[in-house]
Amino acid sequence: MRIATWNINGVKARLDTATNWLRSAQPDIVCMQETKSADEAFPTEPFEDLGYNLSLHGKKGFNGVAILSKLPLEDVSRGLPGDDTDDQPRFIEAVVSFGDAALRVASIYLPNGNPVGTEKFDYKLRWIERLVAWTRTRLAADEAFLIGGDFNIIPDERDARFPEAWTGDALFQPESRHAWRRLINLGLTDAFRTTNSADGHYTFWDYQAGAWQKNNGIRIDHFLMSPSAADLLAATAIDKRVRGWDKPSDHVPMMVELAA
DNA sequence: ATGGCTGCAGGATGCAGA
Repeated sequence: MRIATWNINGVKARLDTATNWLRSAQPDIVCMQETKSADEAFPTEPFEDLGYNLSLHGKKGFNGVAILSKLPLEDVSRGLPGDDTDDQPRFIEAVVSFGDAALRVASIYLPNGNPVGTEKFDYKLRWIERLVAWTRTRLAADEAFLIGGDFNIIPDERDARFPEAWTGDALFQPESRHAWRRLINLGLTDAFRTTNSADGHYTFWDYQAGAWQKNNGIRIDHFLMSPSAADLLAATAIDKRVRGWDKPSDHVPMMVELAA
């Protein structure tokens, strides 16, 4: 079972790129972020034509998450619990059955948080606290799950080409990195780091200032896996080809391969 | 550079992103 996470930066602007990539990589499940589309305006047909079921949680203009799956999506739930006043669509979860097991899949778009010292950074930290609470609940239920998404967190120096350039940024703040470690210390596994401990592996390159050409990238798109999901992990991959295609997103897909 | 692109809403530019 191949599961991908990809911030596509606008589903309508990315239709050709996205369908080309799906045909090429053949993931079974895709956690998608920054769809920037109301659910009723989401172009579902091109994805359904490729064999995917879709569960959507979006809004006109900003944010928006989705799960695409060749297997049926059950128990779909939208929104991260813990704040009824939060109307930003950044979280959707569903359960898929495979073999004789069930796997819960969450697609998240964690708040960016810039600039530091503003309400936006506070919102990021509060959102992470809600994700910690959700994770505790799911771990207590002792089920296999994974969280795929744009975490907007650079975990450590290996994950940026120029770490010093990010010291004042919400993505690399001590509070952001500490929150990441809290998730890890609850018992979650950073899928990529179980298979590769080297620096120089990135999932995002800014559109500006020739970041892609200079390989000025950061690793901010991740899969965190519960213990029983991590037991199934066979391989990971970052498909950086896609950043060099026409009309690319500024993020590329990250994938995990699970032994079914 | 002083955020140098890009997508979106809307129908001009301003906002958001990271």
